[in-house]
Amino acid sequence: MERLPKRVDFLEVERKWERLWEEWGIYRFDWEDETRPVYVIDTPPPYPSGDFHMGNVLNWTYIDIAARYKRMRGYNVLFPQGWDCHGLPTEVATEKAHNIRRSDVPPDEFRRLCEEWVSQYIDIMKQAIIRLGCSVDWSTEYRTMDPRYWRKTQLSFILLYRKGLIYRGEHPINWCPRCETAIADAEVEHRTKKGRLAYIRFGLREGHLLIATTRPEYIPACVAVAVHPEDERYRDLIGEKAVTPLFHREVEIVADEEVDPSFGTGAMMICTYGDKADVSAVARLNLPVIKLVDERGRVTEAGGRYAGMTVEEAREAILEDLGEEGLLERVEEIDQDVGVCWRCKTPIEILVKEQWFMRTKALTEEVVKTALEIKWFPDYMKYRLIDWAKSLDWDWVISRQRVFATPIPVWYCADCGEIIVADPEELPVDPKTTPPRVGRCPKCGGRRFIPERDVLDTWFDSSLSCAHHAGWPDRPDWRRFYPNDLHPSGHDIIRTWAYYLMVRSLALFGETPYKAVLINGMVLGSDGRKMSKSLGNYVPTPEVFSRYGADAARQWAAGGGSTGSDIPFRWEDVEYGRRFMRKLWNACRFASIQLEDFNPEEGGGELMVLDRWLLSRLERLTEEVTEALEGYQFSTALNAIRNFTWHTLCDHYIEAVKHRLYRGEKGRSAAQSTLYQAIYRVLQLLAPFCPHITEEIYQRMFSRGPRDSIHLTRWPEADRSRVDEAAERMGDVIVAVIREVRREKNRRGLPLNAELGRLTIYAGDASTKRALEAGIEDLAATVKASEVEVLPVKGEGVAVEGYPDISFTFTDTGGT
RNA sequence: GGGCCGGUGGUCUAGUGGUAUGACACCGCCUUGACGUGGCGGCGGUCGCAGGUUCGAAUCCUGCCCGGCCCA
Repeated sequence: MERLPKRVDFLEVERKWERLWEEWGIYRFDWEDETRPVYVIDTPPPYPSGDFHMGNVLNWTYIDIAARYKRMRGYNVLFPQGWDCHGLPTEVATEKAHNIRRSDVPPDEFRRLCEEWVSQYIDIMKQAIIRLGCSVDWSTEYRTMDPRYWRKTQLSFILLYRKGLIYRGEHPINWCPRCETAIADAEVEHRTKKGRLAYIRFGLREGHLLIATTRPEYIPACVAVAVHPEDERYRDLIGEKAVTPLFHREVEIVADEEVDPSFGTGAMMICTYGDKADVSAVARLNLPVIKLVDERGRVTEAGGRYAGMTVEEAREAILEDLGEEGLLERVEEIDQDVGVCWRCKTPIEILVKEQWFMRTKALTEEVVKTALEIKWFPDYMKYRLIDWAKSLDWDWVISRQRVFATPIPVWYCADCGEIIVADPEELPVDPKTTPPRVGRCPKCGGRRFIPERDVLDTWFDSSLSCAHHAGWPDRPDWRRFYPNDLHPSGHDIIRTWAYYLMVRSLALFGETPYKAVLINGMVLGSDGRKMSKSLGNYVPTPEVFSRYGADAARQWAAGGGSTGSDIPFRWEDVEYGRRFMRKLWNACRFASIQLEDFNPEEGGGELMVLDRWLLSRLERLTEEVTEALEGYQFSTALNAIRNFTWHTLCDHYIEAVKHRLYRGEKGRSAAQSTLYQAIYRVLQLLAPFCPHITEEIYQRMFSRGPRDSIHLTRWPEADRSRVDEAAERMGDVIVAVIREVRREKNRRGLPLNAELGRLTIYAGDASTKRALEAGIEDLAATVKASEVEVLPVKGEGVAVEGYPDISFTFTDTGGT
């Protein structure tokens, strides 16, 4: 037992332990151990932007608390860490940094520049994770841009292709004209924008039909006019022809249940493709397709004299021409919902393109069933996944027209067009630089091949995380670590990461990728809105670390709100975390001084009532914290520990036994023993939340030898047999009376250590009198009464809070 | 339009049947032999609104209002 110094630099302590933990290697996963149960965490591989924001702090604090808790519970914990490197933002940044377009240099040269750019940020992010005190096993570190990782991405592509779950096809897809790539439903955001609803005359055999549309530029791609079958206004026109204005093409007037008669004029044009409703109408009614918009968002030859214009230019030109011909009746302003690219916010178009798809729609039922079987914290978050899976209209488009991503391992025969998918043995492979090993087309014998230039959606990389963590496909025993035990994630990416992991795993392995999902909310700024740089409510993580340190920041994350809910960032919460640490430090310092001559081997002799009271409360606390952590209720657990430490232990217990400790009287060793157990227990329970400060105190007071760590101690089993209800009842009364007497001193303006003369307590009944007398020495000494009398009757004086039948009077000696 | 979440003292937050948890802010007292960038204590809430179930509701049910997120 070493005496704790009065002054402590928390930040210095934190950095010291981060260094030593890594040096000692205490968080290494033991791949060979078959005795302990494993606990595998599906750590998110963050995109290495170089900015480990407070949302990451929240996410990783949850993960690390879970990891440390499970480790103390005796699990062999795998806490891996990787980096999700591929992606469009890196391409854009690299283009900017070198002032080039990606087409200016060969693809593999451009790829090299991207890798260089990403690498510089990985280390910054890694240092932040270490600085937060995360117990990562860094020997597991991986990068999705490394061939040994994307080899696995390609392998899964091949296996799914062979199972018939990946196919190449021509379907309508979401397309970003600025990024010039296909994007999945999950990557489309919706914005409400001011739009214009144009009322346009379509010709009929006699007269005209008025049609309302927000996209008049699609008139050249109009393939039908639809009305509701029950609509009296148009019933007679069904089956007739209408003539498109400006283009003078005849299209059929069809009946369609999906038309809303109350919108516009109740007659709408079906175009290929103005929106998703058009897609389903064309499929339902078996209509032809006119490709009006190209990859760059410009009008094609099908647009006649509007060809070459952007969509917006064509809209203006067509509206103008309609006006000149007297075919534009009126234009109304309306709010409309526009799908935009999640990355650049450009309005998306729906194009028909040959793309690679994964057959995800067929798996929807399995996804729903599995989502209901696994555990979710909080439970209701499962519906984010289920509702999303059910709402998907299209299969997952997995090909992208980019460079910095995993290549699709496919060639096409130049002669017959046969698709040649790579063999697992030739992976990793970039078809753009390497020909297929088969040499000849298996169908026509041709020797010339055209490489697939498209690459895979980056979610196709990261939705393999669970399998990668388990060691698939290289470790023969990878199933021992699969499914992973915990999938921690923000609720904003349930529909992407959690969903894609699930469909991939069900398709590849026939089972769930993870057994439980732990959801964290978003971090809100001081204005109550989601924290973001663009909103100006952003607090950079390094500032929080350098002002208050990691343990205080972790307390904010763990205690800021219930699991899954959004957590507002408040400096006050972080500050409170540090104040608690100082309180804990001082209490432990006090204990370390009082325990210098204490030998835990010898025990503490006979316990007094307040000792038994505290130890009983300690068991209840252990039970409460354990139960909360089993359910990942971090704020419940942390607040229970903090309240116990501050109030039960410091304000009440330590205050009440100081006299025993100071005077070396009867009961000193009992108080020492109790204090020793309580401090040790509190440190253990707090260790997952505040790993640094608990380690520092543990090392000075309890360490059993070199390379010992509080994080390697065994989590205390709550022992119900040590709960002593009689002692709790007696202790509660004693503590309540002490507290009320001290309050009364305060009210009378007396110092807390003012000497009292005679204290008369009216206990109200005989059993309360006996309870108070059981702790009379602690009581009298703590309130500094020279004489105490306890009467078994009700009486006059100051009432004790919580005990309406107890009251007391005392005389002030006037001295201190 | 749909789904989900939330609406608790000035602010944030805990709490799924028994008159409400804690933090911060505010006010007061205290330099007490662990703690003054601290300690102790206090003020402060008809738990969004209206019905209903119940001996009893912040907590369950119904409707409504407001906010947020996601989707169409």
